[in-house]
Amino acid sequence: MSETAGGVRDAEAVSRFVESFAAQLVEAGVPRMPARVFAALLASDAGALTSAELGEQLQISPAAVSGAVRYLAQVHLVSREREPGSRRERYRVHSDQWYEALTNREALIKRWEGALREGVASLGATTPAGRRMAETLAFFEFIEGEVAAMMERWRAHREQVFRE
Amino acid sequence: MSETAGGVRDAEAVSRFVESFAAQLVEAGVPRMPARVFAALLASDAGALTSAELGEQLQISPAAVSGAVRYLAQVHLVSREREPGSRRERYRVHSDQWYEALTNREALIKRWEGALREGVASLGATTPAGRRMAETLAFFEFIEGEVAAMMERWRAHREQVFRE
DNA sequence: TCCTAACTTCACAAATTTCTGAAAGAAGCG
DNA sequence: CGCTTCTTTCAGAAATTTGTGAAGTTAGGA
Repeated sequence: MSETAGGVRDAEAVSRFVESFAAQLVEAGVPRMPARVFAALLASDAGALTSAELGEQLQISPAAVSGAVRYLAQVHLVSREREPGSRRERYRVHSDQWYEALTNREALIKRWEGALREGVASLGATTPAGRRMAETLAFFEFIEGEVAAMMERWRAHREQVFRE
Repeated sequence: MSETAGGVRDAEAVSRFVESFAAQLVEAGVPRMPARVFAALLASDAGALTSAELGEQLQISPAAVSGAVRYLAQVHLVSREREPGSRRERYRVHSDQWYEALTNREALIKRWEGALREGVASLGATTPAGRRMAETLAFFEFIEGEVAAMMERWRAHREQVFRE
């Protein structure tokens, strides 16, 4: 009955992984549909699926696929490619997009920093609250620099382990 | 009219900061009330407020304060202390709780890793999808170690800058 | 140029989440 | 030991979010 060996993908095993990984992402704050779509792409052999394939596998409408993909593209977790000679589109995960996405959280942090800077300015850098905000700001600034360096180290580490 | 100097806190300036910082947190996925409560604590001189103070400043019910604080305590962004000789509770931000909170995301990542490991096992480590998941897993394992080291460096850096 | 396949947008129904008032539950203090 | 003050829990109203079907848009192929 089970058919995991021999190159035949076990659809049920795939689905189990997709739903369980998606559930974890949901718990981390990712909306349900984007999470499921992302997990499905991650578990696909080609690392890419068409809209129709996603709709069928996840039992969701084309509209839902569209919305999910828009979300994922915005946070840089998938890219879209046009299949040449067809108006079919395929959505792809690059294995290096995870870290790009992480890095892209920088934009968010930058806005936090902006709000904190204004707070420090308007409450006064010498007040207790101002000092607390200044320290928080310093923390984010520090993190920002460290993350870039960390990604550099990851690339090196990966090179070594995966020999790509 | 404006009274920012001279030690008198400008309630309006505080409120402006609180709402604008909270808005950024909301955009990052934090529920509204926890975001506002956290921002209010951050902007308070003592770094701590009672339930009543929070309710008044933010114009929300005791129930809302309670819910928000439960959320924040769960993700380790605030701690609660009993005011001795009173049944009043105070909620506090430690400036070092930010990074503790960040570090606590590890628990989340651990669960991601679990799901990925199962995925690799059930799809087979030699399939293309399995290999992609294995690499993703490796990335998270790498990050996990790095973050710990990064926090160590932050503590050192902070020591140097803030001389505490 | 028109037809058609594919994706996107839109309006709405359904489900979920959020916040409130009210009641219940702790815990100091007399 | 009961009163009083503060916090939490609960049920429900209101608002928001989510996903769908259907119409609209775009672009390849004849």
